[in-house]
Amino acid sequence: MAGLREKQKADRERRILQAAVTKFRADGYRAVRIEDLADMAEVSVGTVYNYYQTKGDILMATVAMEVEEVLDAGLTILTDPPEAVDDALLALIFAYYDHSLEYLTKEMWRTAMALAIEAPGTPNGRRYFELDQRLAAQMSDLVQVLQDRGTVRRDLDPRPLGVLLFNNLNQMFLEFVKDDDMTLDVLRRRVDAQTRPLAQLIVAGTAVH
Amino acid sequence: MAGLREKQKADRERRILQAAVTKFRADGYRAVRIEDLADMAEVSVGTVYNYYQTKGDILMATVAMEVEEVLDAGLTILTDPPEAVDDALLALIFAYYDHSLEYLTKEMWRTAMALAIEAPGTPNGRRYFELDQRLAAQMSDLVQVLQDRGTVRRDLDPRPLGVLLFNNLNQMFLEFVKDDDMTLDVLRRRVDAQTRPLAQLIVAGTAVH
DNA sequence: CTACAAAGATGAATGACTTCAACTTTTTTA
DNA sequence: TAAAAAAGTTGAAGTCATTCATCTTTGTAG
Repeated sequence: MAGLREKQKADRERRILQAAVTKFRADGYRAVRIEDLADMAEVSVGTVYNYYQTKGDILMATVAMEVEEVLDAGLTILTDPPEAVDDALLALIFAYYDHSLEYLTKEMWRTAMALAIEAPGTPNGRRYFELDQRLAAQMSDLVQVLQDRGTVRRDLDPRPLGVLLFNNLNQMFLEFVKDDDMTLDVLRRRVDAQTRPLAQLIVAGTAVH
Repeated sequence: MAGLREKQKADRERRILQAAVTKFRADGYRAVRIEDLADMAEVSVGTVYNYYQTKGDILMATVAMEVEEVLDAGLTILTDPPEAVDDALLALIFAYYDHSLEYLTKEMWRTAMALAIEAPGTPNGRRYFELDQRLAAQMSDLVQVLQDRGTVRRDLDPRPLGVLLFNNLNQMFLEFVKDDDMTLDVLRRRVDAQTRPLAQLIVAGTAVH
């Protein structure tokens, strides 16, 4: 199985992705030509296309790496979330935000989002959508955990509530990546201001009026 | 002022836009080449670029036309909205949806949205964002009208509420254009189901629990 | 070890958007 | 009205993503 050919293939793919992460970050997605990646990865242009179907495909592979990191970070929060409901929700949201710029720049995020909207039926569009869904599901899981603890009202369905929270944090993230001047700190503060009031509405044993 | 040159310029621009609306609808934005538009408008490729900076620019001009129609339709609702709060909100939302496919196809909407996200700092991105804001403002205006009438609770700020409603209808519209198989009717039903419960929460003189 | 088959790498060719230096048409000036 | 200036048009050339026929490398059978 692990013959020479297999090893070489794995190595080439790794080199191409490595080149992409480096060059996209350094020069911007748009400015980087496939030939630049090929040069850095020491393969030909044609070979890049043997491993990735399109330029957007290479970007999406990077997005997938990033989102895996984000999901991992989220899992850590899920295992032992803060006591207070608002703190717990914000802990997860901030974990997402804090791990969102590991491999990707704002420009890369914008391009990936644009790609997913423009061609939702392609493998890439579907892949992005699927990553979104996993994040929304993790948010729902957190709500479930809090409900099991008894800190979130029993009469709420964790799934749509998680989706609502995710839609909001995602929309706010979109505003963030659309504005090159907005800092992570401003993003955090805004979402904080939005989320705490909502959290008050869903805590158990409190009258809502 | 209205010399020969001016007339010719206006006429060329009109012909190019007309060609774009026709061809984009018939063959799809992606499939249409600038040369096709140039041929139909009886100008050269270079001339197309004297009137529009990029291919996306031509699309955005079409989007602007469409949104003007949508805003007009909305204004009609604003002058005499239905009595019930939920009916009034839905009347405006449906007016938007019903006028959204006059000039644009789903593919064209997707492309325009992708463009606006990918390049938010360009004239086109800003233009799209601005159109969005005008729609959100109109939704806020409707809430204001209803509040003035006394059917919406006094203690709510119409502006963020309008933005929330717009964000939701916009998000739902995004889902609609992402799915080529979804009909306008399904979109309407979904938004109806989302909006009526929310409307109940904001009507005046009703206890919320 | 040799020859054949399979897998994969290669880069020149293709196609589409965009640019720009040269050419036309319109307007202004005398 | 004729020349000069200004404005605008033109399409060939440039750039870059993507494809594909050909060549090279690796694996396998005798």
